[in-house]
Amino acid sequence: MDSIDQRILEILQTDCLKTAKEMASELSLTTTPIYERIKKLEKAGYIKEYVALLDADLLGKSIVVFLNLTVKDHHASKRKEFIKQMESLDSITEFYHISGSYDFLAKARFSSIKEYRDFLVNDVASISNISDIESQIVLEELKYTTKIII
Amino acid sequence: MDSIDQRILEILQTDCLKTAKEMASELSLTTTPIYERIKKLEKAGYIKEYVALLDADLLGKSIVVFLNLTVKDHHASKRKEFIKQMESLDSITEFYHISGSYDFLAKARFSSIKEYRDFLVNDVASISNISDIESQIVLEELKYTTKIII
DNA sequence: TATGAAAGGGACATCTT
DNA sequence: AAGATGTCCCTTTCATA
Repeated sequence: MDSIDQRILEILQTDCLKTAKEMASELSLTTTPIYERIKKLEKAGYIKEYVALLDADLLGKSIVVFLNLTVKDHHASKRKEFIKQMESLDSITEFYHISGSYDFLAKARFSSIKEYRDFLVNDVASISNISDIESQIVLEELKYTTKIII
Repeated sequence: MDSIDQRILEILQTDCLKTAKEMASELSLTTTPIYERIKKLEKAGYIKEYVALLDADLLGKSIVVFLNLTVKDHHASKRKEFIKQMESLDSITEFYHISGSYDFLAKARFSSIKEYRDFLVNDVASISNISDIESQIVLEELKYTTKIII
């Protein structure tokens, strides 16, 4: 993992369809070392996946909600069951165990307030171990990047 | 935007390096319609970017923190200034205007607790319009996907 | 670990139904 | 809107320094 590897990762995080040829020219190398370094980085696990990021608004999935949750029963088995149930919900895109006033933080995405309400009433309400929920509805997304600064 | 387009977007969100040939075989089509549909989806803005997702732990960027913020002065100019300052911080990967007890929610990434402390002491403290901060440190990432279910 | 050349396959354009 | 065909360029590999 030298500075060339870092610059390759930087580029791939911005545009993973950039050709090895273009990268080679940017980094003053030929295609072979670029190609081999990328393969090495993939095998070492640095690159997890190559994905397309979509426009949620155009797809009618504009409602984003963060849910702060506390659980009643912290015992291992109940806890695992709770995590499994939360992870299985398709609306939830991110789920974290956190420090602070709440135990868990979830990010969820919906196409309408009705869908969000149904999620609360049907999906979440059926999970028994929740003691408290505080929702933060996203009014505006001001910054979003998947890029990790190395 | 028919069901074939949806399945193409589904595939691209999982693996955007999949060849048109492979997708054609999965969707019982030939490469031409796949290729043309993808180009159409790109031009229409459904696909924003193609990116590589990296392993933060392997890169030594394991500390993730959510910051809940309230601002003192909500007037337009002060507010814009605040947003601009927050967006400019490289540690902050996501930033939202939210409803609820706090005004804003930021997701930030650090390589160490020291780096996080320096961020609070240097970067955040220099932003004058903040009245309250509550940090939620991520103890475990249980689910993370960029995928939007269509 | 890099360069350069060579083979194989996919992207992309065009034509056809 | 989808199928078929052909060209070009990139990916991938190999020999070599």
